[in-house]
Amino acid sequence: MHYWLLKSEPAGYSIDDLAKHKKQTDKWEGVRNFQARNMLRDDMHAGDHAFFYHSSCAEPGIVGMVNIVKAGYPDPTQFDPGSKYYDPKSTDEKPIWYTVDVQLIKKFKTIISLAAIKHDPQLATMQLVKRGNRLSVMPVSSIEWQTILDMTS
DNA sequence: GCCAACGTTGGC
DNA sequence: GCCAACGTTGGC
Repeated sequence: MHYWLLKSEPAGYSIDDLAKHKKQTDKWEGVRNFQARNMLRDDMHAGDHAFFYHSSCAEPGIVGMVNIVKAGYPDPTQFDPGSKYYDPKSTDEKPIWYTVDVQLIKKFKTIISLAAIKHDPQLATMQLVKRGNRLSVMPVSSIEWQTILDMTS
């Protein structure tokens, strides 16, 4: 089992949007960065868990956790000319972008803020707090995962 | 392959 | 709105 962190801007798609979705399950669509794509396509497996992170908002931080219920498959939005994620270079034979299906496990009662994560020396190893990081998908170690879970109680 | 220009991300 | 740190694009 591997652990991940998935970023989303809550103004566009928040944990509450996922919670309202049927079976609290939805595609994690729209990732258009090759490094993040490679992780979605190659490294994320059904049964892996991920933190749901809110970025570009008043209080950035981890707001809950999800289960990866379906491993990487071609992101349908790349084929949809009406989608803002449409990519004319992509074909059925050679899709460029991938998505996974996630199901909400839990929304945390309180946010684990980015400030709190930065404040904890045990979490200094997280890619999230490393200089220059901008990926919307990143791995989380099992120690980091447990440390953050301990902060939710 | 190099590199400048430009676009994006995301915290502050 | 600012700005650092990338990633992408395209001319050469």
